[in-house]
Amino acid sequence: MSESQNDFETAPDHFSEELKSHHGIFHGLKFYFADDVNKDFYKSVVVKLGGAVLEEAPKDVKPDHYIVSHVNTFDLPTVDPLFLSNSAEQNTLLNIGPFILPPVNGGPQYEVDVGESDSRIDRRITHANGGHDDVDSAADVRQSLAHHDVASAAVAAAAAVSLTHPESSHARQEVKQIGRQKNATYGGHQKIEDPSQRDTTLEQETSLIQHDNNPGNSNSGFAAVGEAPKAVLTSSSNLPPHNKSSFTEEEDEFILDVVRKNPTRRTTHTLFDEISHYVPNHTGNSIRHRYRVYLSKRLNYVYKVDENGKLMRDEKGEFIKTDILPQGLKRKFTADEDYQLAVNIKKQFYKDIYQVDPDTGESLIRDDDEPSTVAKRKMVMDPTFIPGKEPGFDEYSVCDRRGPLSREFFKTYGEKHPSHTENAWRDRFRKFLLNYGIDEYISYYETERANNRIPEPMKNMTNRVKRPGPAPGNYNNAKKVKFMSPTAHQPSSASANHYTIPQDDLLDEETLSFITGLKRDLSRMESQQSQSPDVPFEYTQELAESIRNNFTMEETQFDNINPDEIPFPPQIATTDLFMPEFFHFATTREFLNKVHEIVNRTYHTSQAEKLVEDLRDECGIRKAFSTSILTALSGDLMVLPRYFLCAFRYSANPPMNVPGIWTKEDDEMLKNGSDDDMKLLIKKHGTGRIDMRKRFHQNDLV
DNA sequence: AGGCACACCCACACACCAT
DNA sequence: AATGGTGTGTGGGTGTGCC
Repeated sequence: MSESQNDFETAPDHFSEELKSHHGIFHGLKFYFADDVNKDFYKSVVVKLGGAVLEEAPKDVKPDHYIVSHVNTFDLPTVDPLFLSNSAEQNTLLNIGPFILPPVNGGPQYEVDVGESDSRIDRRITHANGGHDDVDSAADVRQSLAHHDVASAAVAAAAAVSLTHPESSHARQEVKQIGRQKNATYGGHQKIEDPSQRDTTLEQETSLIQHDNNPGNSNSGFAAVGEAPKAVLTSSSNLPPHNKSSFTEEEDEFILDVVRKNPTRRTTHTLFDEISHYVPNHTGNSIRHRYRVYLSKRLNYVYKVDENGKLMRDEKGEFIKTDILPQGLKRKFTADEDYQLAVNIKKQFYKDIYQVDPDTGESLIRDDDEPSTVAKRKMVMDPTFIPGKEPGFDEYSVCDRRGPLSREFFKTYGEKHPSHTENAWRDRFRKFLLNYGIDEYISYYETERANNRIPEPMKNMTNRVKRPGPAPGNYNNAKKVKFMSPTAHQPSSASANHYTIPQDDLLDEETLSFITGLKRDLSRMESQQSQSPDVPFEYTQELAESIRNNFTMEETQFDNINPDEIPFPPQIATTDLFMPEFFHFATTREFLNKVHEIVNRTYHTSQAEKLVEDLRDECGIRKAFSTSILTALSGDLMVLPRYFLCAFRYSANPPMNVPGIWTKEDDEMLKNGSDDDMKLLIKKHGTGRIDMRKRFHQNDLV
């Protein structure tokens, strides 16, 4: 690693200073221009506005060094040229975040899964009795002011890009407010504490953040490890993988940065397993241990997330630092919760059997009850019971009474007590309360309270057979994902994991900006050549037909691949390319039928975004993926099914040697290739498609 | 000889499904 | 429809052995 800490520490401040002193807006930034952009134009823009041009592609991540391209093929910080043109237009350095492109080869995405259930809806829990348990389970997450000044060096590299303004008083104000609020209403969160600083004042907290020059904004806007760090960390260590290798400062900071951006997953194993894909020479097990034992002490802050675990931004679009840790993905049951559950279930049984409200003693039977209510009642009530003769709730014993407990009960209970999900409440009842005994636990709890002791939650009631295979929570990452591999990655072991499948399209911001850019470029093309209808997405039937018809190669072979011979899900269908919905298809054919249906709909030029959304919502194709495919197809929608057929069939993304599907190499040949190269291209794609592609190149759409 | 890297453990929260 | 069966990864660790 060639960067010194100084580079990182001074970069943002120095940058904003320069801004103020009327230097060009790009002062201090260096750009390398990939072949897919109009180099001359953008170079002059950058130079005019104070930036520098890199003649050689950067080898690894450096602060303020960017590749300018439409596609991130280098796995280094890559910015869409729109960032330059838009900034130049407004003569303001725009927030670079939304313009940073994700790597085309993808990588695991790091946003917390929202989950199919509302498993993490706001879980404010009102500890009526101030639960004795887990109060300070964050005790090991202590903050050390002494370490604080180090806390940003390599993070800048990990975060890859930062054009934020750490001196932003807004950001500070925000943090200050949060601190106040949380101090007032403490619940469901853990505060990061320094044992030596337990009485940290607000002023101190604020200044802590103030001095932190770790950029608040980062590579991509999704709670991500991001792409850039790959490069940082690849080059940071050259030890053979079979040796134990020590953690470098970069690796440590990278891990911390990822944890800060995924605070709800800080105790999981999968987060560290995923990190291990980016950190050579270390396994998920070891990274997790490293974090738990050494790094958690200098976490200092995390980025604020919403109730779904998604990173929040302030009004400037920057991540919000906070020293309040959000809760994790699962919550322990407290004694109070167990007791309340027991009492409420007992009440339900009482209501059922006597049809009397245990609190008021009023009858639940009404004259105008619906027939269904009457029928339901007959199922649960004691037929021999004489109204008025029922025992008081206190004397009532559940004994061996067991249900039926309507599904409704746990549904409403879960809604009323969102500290756990409906499923979790039901499971707690089944596995713990029933085994312990409802009356028994109530009695235990009340006795403890009466004697001024603190009751404990139920435990050790599960006796399920040990499952075969390795114990859960072992992330011995023996076969590590090949680093920087240009080929499609293997489905990760985590793909079956419920929590790690990102539920939402995490690349929204980047993709959106890409598509917006695409749209803008398209409309520009339209206005320039309004007579010519052959812009992408208005790749008219006629043109597309003629291209396909005058084709020299036997093209039908690619469309005639039998989808029934491709097992579903296909090998290369990984969760970073596809949403969970994709995996709900039963067969490859079913998926392709849907794709066919969508591409045969009519989309107007302005509806590129709609198309991409439809592909996501109905086929489960991630926006970033379909956008990159459409680019590879020069917008010829009709080739989309072929893309999937070939990609799935040959386990290659993009599939090679398929007419109509442009690879990086093809584009390179088209631009700089020899005559022989052109012949190859003509053979592969045909002249019509080549003309189309050239137009794409001219318009910087590739 | 002990500190660090890495493996491994397991109760259980939360989930989904078949019947 | 209520219930039992059971998959899965979290959360909080401990065990092991290399350097």
